[in-house]
Amino acid sequence: MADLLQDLSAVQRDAASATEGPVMVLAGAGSGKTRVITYRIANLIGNQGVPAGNILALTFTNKAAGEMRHRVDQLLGPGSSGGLWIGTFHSVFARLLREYIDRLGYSRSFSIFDSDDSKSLIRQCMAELNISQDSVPVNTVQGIISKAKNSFILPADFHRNAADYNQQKASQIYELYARKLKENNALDFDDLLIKPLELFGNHPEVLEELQELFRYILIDEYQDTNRAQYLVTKMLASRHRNIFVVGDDAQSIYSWRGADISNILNFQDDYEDARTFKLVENYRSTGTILQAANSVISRNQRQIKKELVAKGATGEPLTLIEAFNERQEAEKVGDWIRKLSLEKQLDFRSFAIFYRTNAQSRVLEDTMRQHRLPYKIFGSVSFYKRKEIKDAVAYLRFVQNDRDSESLLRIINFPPRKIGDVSIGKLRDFARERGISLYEAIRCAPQGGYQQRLVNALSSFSSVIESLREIAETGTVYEVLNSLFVQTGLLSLLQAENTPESMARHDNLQELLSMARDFSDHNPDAGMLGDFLENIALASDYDETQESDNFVSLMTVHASKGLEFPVVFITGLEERLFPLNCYEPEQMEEERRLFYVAVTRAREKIFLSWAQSRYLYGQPQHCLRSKFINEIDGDIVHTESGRVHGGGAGAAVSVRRTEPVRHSGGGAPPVREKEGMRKGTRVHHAVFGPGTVLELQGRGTQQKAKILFRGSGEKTLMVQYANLKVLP
DNA sequence: AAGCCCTCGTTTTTT
DNA sequence: ACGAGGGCTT
Repeated sequence: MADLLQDLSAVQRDAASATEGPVMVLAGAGSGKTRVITYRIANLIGNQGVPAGNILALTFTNKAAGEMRHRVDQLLGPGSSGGLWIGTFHSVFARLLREYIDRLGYSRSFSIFDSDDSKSLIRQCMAELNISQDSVPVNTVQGIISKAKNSFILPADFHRNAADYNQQKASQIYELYARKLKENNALDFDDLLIKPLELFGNHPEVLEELQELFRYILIDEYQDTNRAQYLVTKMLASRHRNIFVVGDDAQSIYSWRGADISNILNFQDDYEDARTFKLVENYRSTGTILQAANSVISRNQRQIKKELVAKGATGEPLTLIEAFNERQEAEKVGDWIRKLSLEKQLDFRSFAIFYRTNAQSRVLEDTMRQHRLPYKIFGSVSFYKRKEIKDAVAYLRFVQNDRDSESLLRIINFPPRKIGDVSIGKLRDFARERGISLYEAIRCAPQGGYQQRLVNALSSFSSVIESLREIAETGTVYEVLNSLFVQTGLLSLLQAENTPESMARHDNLQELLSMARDFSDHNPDAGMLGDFLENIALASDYDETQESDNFVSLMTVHASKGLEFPVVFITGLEERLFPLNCYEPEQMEEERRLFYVAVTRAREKIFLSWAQSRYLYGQPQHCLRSKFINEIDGDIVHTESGRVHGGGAGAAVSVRRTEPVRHSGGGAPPVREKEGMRKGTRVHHAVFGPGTVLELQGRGTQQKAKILFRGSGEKTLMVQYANLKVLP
């Protein structure tokens, strides 16, 4: 046990053994981050005798949590990780809330609403408030509310600070939405983070209890924490102050979801006695790949400077693929994969194809199929988001929590019971008049004065629910689900339909059933329905790895974070696609971090590809090559035929460099400034609307404009990308 | 109550 | 191009 830390490099060992006090580890890509975390946990338990139950380790994905638990078990022996509090933020706090949430006026059987459920509830709120979806799209409202929650702004605070008309509307919706969630005895994803904060604020005794429990706190991917996560961990750590955060500011790619990069950038200010360790030795990629990565990321302003140091060989140069259109791009990618798999005896699992937007996956997928290359697309429609699965799960959710009206509305007429919108409307009115829940209204239907046909339909529905509830009290999840399928005839209905689609649905439901059986086998106690549902609610498509299968992986760059592949294709490297439309300098830096993430996934070899023309929303668009290609030193980028890309006359005509890599050398940067724009000019922006230029900085492609917009306040935009119209 | 067509809006999405 | 949602028809 004492030599546990001998497997680590000196810096890794120092970081892993710094157990007391606040510690930040800046872990560059491929520098052994997970190793440091797991060895630190093993060290705490194995060498220092800390009970596993006093350690809290928070991650962003179930997969990461599972891997860490597994590796701790490998280090200390099977079962050692048993008492550890290790999991995603959401699952750990869901578990804690089950314990304490009655103090906030919810019951422990609360439902967890996914984003579809929450969207539909928001729609309902907007309808009730007579706010048309034409004036504000639901997605926008959902985004505003989620952002507010992530920043721990409660409805009352939001209302107080609502400046303009849209904000006023959003504040009304937010308020009603929060109330309705509570009526449903439901929490959305964001609530799982902010309800603990409310709990700690109103019930300090709970906070104290948990502060005492969690003597050691570890947080993975700290650069991706949002304000709520920052606050909740800070509160928990404030007693013992053993907070250990690991992250890489250069890989922060979720700011659009509320992740706040300043949490990691300011850690030193929060904890002045914090020790910092930088892990920059990279064990994953070739020297050439790291040279590319370093060169790209060095162009960002807002970052903690660090350069990855190669521990491996120099490796091959990057290869630039240039195509006429996206079809040809995909074909060239397919050709390369075929060629390399034959010549170098590489498995298909060695290859990954990355893209910026999901829309790009279609053509790639078609081509893979035509070339008969085995492939898997990650992050398509998640298993749990499929209609038939959501329907079946809605039954379970409703059996668990009969205030969950989202689930009720899903299943009341599924399978069809001839209960339509009109009948549901009547029931709603009935429920509202008497101040009872919708389900109570259904159970009182015989006294409601409805048509006999409706009364019969409703009572047959409620008898299914009641019988399932009875089974759930003493039986297993499997038994409940099985009885559901028998009573509703779901499986046989789908089988009878006998179309490819219906059979696929049938198989999916079978799969759910075997998952339930699996769960019941591992959790023999009755009354585990809540846990099963929680697993489902917080599971995602990215959790399963299936490393045994041999296929090419296709995924968005976001989905690739944390993974690695010998050969990586980064496709669609075009201006306005990757980088995607950027209006503010901050956004450009995030796009660059995203590109950095893509580059650092590769172990041996990178292909960069772009197409001169691409369909967007059904229209062909002319494309310009991404600036990111030029941000890599020209001498390590070769053309497909092997020539040095960016060399002078020798290079193929079509691959001539169009912009100098460094702004100091070469010709003048192409002018992208807007004609006739100066201080005071009135401009129009597609998103922010009309505004006035307050200030201009920089020149050419680097020019930035500070603009005061009527609706959205002050913004600093890059003129090149902002697509501003100068108003007369 | 169910089926059909039109319109709208389409970045990324660990949970 | 394409799917989801909403309103209209049967």
